[in-house]
Amino acid sequence: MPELPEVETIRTQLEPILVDKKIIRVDIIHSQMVYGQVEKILGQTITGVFRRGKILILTLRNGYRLLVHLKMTGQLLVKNAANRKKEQVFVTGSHVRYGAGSAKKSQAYKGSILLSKHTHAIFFLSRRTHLYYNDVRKFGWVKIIGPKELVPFLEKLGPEPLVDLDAIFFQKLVRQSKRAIKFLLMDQTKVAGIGNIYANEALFCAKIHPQVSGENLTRQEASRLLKCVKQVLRKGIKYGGASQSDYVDTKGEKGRMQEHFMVYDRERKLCLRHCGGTICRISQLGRSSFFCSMCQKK
DNA sequence: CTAGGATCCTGTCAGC
DNA sequence: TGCTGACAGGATCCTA
Repeated sequence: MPELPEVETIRTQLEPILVDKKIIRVDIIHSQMVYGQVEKILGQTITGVFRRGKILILTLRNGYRLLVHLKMTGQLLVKNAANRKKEQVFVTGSHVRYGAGSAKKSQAYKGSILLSKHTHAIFFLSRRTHLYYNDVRKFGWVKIIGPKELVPFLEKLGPEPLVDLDAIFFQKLVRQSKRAIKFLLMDQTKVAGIGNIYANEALFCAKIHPQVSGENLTRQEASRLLKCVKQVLRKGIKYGGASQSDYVDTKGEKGRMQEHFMVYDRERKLCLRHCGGTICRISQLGRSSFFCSMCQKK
């Protein structure tokens, strides 16, 4: 599930590929996941690739933005067809095609392995660069946002943990809430970009039980937790993200962070701190929490 | 402010 | 082998 490190990995890869490329054509296969007026982005040059929390933002010359949220199983894949003259993308079944001539009749699929039944949109860019948006569970979305249009979710996002989150602010944030600390970490309006995997890893790192109420943390524990949050996020980025479920980078390659999990998905295994404890799994509001029975006491 | 439930969706897996 | 049902999970919306 793409969280901050996964989306950042994708952003880093996309930036040099997409910037200065022009959007020539867009095929929408499943329109339920694409919001906004596709015509507005046609012929536009991509000026930047940014990330805010778990959201990827492409800025365009005309001030429009393309927002992508991958949620659980979303993927963004890039194919450069420059060296493969014969390669063409054909979509089977109904789809809407914007730009580069009129829509042709239903065509046989012949193209790249990246195109699957879970491909919902394809962006055809200049220099034969193709950007695929795939999502098995269809939880994700692509939104085309006007220059002055507000995006509620984006406006409400909390600070970026690796950029503008300091110890004092985090202590206050945590200690004024009665909610379980695990959910404070995952609340995007409090801190942006942390999901289930990194929340579990950060709490293990800080030796804090996921069910502890925020107000019961000492200042020392809170600042230790912040350090751990930064540490596990940086570790995630270093290993190219965690391919726990469907996550792959823009080349279709898996990340390696899952090989370095300390608690996530380690139920009934021994604690890697060799404290003698075993990793437990509980359900918190329908989310799996993993923690060590010995070093994360309530 | 907070908790809890339903919702969206489909691959996977357990059970029969 | 094949069917059925439970389950996972980010964010939103609704109720209490």
